[in-house]
Amino acid sequence: MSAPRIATLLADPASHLGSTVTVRGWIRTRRDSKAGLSFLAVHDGSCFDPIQVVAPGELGNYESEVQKLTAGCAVECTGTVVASQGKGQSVEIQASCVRVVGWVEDPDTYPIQPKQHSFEYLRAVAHLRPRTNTFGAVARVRHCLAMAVHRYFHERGFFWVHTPIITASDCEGAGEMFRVSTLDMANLPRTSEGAVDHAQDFFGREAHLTVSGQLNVETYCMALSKVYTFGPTFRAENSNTSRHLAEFWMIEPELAFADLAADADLAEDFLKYLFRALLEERADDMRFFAERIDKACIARLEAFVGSAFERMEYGEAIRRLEQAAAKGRTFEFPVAWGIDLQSEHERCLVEEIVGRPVVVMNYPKEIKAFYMRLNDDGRTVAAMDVLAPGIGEIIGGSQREERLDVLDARIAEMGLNAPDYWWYRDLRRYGTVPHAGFGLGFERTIVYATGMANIRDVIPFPRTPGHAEF
RNA sequence: UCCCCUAUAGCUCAAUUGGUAGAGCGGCCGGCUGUUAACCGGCAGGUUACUGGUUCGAGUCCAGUUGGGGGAGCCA
Repeated sequence: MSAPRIATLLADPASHLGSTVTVRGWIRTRRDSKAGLSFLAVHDGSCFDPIQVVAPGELGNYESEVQKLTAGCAVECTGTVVASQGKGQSVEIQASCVRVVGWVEDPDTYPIQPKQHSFEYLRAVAHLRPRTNTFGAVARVRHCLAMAVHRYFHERGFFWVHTPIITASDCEGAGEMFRVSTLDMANLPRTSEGAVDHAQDFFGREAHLTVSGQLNVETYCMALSKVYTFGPTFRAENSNTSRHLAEFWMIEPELAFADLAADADLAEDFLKYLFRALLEERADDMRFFAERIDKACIARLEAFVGSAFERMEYGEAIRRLEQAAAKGRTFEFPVAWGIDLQSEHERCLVEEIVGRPVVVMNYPKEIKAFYMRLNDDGRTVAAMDVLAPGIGEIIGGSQREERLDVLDARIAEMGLNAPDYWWYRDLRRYGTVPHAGFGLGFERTIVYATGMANIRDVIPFPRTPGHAEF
């Protein structure tokens, strides 16, 4: 007797016919037949579908237990795999034993009912929401994409680098940071000038949660050539939108001996690989998203993997937007060379002007970070954003400034303190090479792929301003 | 942080110009059926988020508080 996961059973039902198996999982629904049997939909999370267990009235605990099963009860069912007499499933389990492993103590108030709940409500029961169709599917899709990320890089000779979660350098510059401290907040040590004495803190200096692993991963790029990070990232910004989290996961590859064009090629190839893997490996869950969440999601992914990304200079993007404005397209923020593209501009460009993913390249240096490589025109940097229909910016990347004198000039120009960047500058002093990389928000990728409307519903336990329960 | 919307049964939602708080699902009881988020009948389930105000009378109008959502900015 074997105890296969339901996914294993349903992947090849024919080969299990006639064999005795045990399935373990949770009851989704129970339907009784007074003819003397009950139908149990048992789900173990291994795939989208539950399996139907037919519990005959002859079972010793039929009246005492089987007929009292409600949604959420944990059971262990042993029986024979048989072809189903009913419609809706090819096989089912004719049970010889249904053992109740865990009861639902109060079925009347069990939060997850076999019906449609609002996502807002399910966020309030985040510990139980993975038992629903939607959140089970999201969890499997998330896993599938995470594994595809590692597989993609591994197969191409990239090494996964575990950049630190806690950083004592304040030079990442990507956003507001969470402080990490063991000081007694009710009794802070002070310097003679009255300032908080961080020398007495755990690290002997101020420390924060990372906002990006990029600067750290560049050091390993200058030794291992092809590297990437994939881990949690933290932003203490008071962002209250369906696209922002205070804790999210980010993927940041870094490629040595590479320019911006190679970076854009990598971004395109990588995203297509992820979505191809998803379409192949989680067809069951994607079918559900297409049915219940976002009708267009499968077609969108198929179009995404099937069409070449448009590549467009920033200056060209501005010209195209200005043309649209001249034809009557109105923008809340006026378009002119030098502006950073607003959400409305990105949407117009991708959805109305081009109609497929666009890589916008070479932005004005004033609106981009200090580490991006200065172009020969002296006024743009080798930065790129990948914009996708329906979501906007999904990837931000750049070729990094590898020339020490130019980097120092940029650091000074932006009012930053060069000594703070001493180890980052060392990379330019010792065997510097052109290199490039990008950052991909993992949750935004899942949002894009599934059509889920809110980023808080594609991470198990979302952290947003004012919310860190669970 | 700013703007807008919103809060009614365990859940999803109704409730006319301010006039007796309802339904579906879920639960419980019964019926029926190899059923498919089954179906039929019955029962239980409410301080209408909170605080105050207007009114003969407030779920409904007003103010504040709290929670939730959407949009903007910031960004991934």
